[in-house]
Amino acid sequence: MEHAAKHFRKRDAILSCLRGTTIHPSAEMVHDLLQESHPDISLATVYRNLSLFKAQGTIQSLGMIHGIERFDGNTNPHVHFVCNCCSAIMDLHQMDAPQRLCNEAAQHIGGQVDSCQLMFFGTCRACLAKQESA
Amino acid sequence: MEHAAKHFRKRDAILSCLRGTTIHPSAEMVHDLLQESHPDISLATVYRNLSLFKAQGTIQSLGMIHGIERFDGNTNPHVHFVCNCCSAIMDLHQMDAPQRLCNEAAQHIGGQVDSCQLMFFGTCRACLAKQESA
DNA sequence: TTCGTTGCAAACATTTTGCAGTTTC
DNA sequence: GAAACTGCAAAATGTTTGCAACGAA
Repeated sequence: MEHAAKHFRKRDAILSCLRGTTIHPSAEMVHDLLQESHPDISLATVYRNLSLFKAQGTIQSLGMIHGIERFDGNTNPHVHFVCNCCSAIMDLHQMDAPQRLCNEAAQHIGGQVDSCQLMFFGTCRACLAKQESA
Repeated sequence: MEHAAKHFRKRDAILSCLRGTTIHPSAEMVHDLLQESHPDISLATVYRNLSLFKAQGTIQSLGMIHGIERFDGNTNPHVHFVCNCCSAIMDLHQMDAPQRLCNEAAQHIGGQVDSCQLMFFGTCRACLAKQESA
């Protein structure tokens, strides 16, 4: 078995990648991030495994941001900030996730509320700096 | 000029359509909704005008929901509910839009926050009923 | 040998764009 | 007549899928 450990499945690599980053990557970003350790991984494999993890609830999708689906290996509810300029996504752990409002929403809708998402949009510090120096 | 009013531009029709509905339509839904009054309108025109309105701030985009961009003719900040089953989007006017938290978010991020979006996800009443009867 | 996983390429769905014709003023 | 708008078809983009090959047990 000693060389079984050497043959990491690509699936595991994809999950580790997601858990080890806070950039909230897209499928293509995961593919790029894995190029060094798994240069032969295919984009289809990344897509397939991301769908799988999402269906399992192992990871969460942040939805399509600027036309591209982004993922988060951290499934704890938390708030996000999206830079409209560079499409960076950052965590706002300091802010309260309004999960507790789900019941209130369910009453208004008369349906079942499973989750909620609070997202701020704007321009990140790096992009602001770039704009000023331009 | 009395017959100027008769020659609505398709652009105007698209905007009226958005303002006169609460279904938060996609480009294709707008196209469908306009079929009766403007059977010759092309999907490209709908896309082009929706982009324009969005850039002008005349309408707002709710982002891509289940892979399709949805729009709202109501630019007042308000909360939305998305049915994961039928992709319906409903307003939750009764709930407080957390617009006032933008400043707090900006402090944490160190950038500029322009807008925020609070969205609940779940199953709407109609889909729940369908599921029960199935 | 069997079943799940993968790479490749083709298929798909949504959106954008080039261009030529039309409308508006 | 100039400028803006539109329809059509093609292109571009991101994602999914069919299939044959591969790998682990």
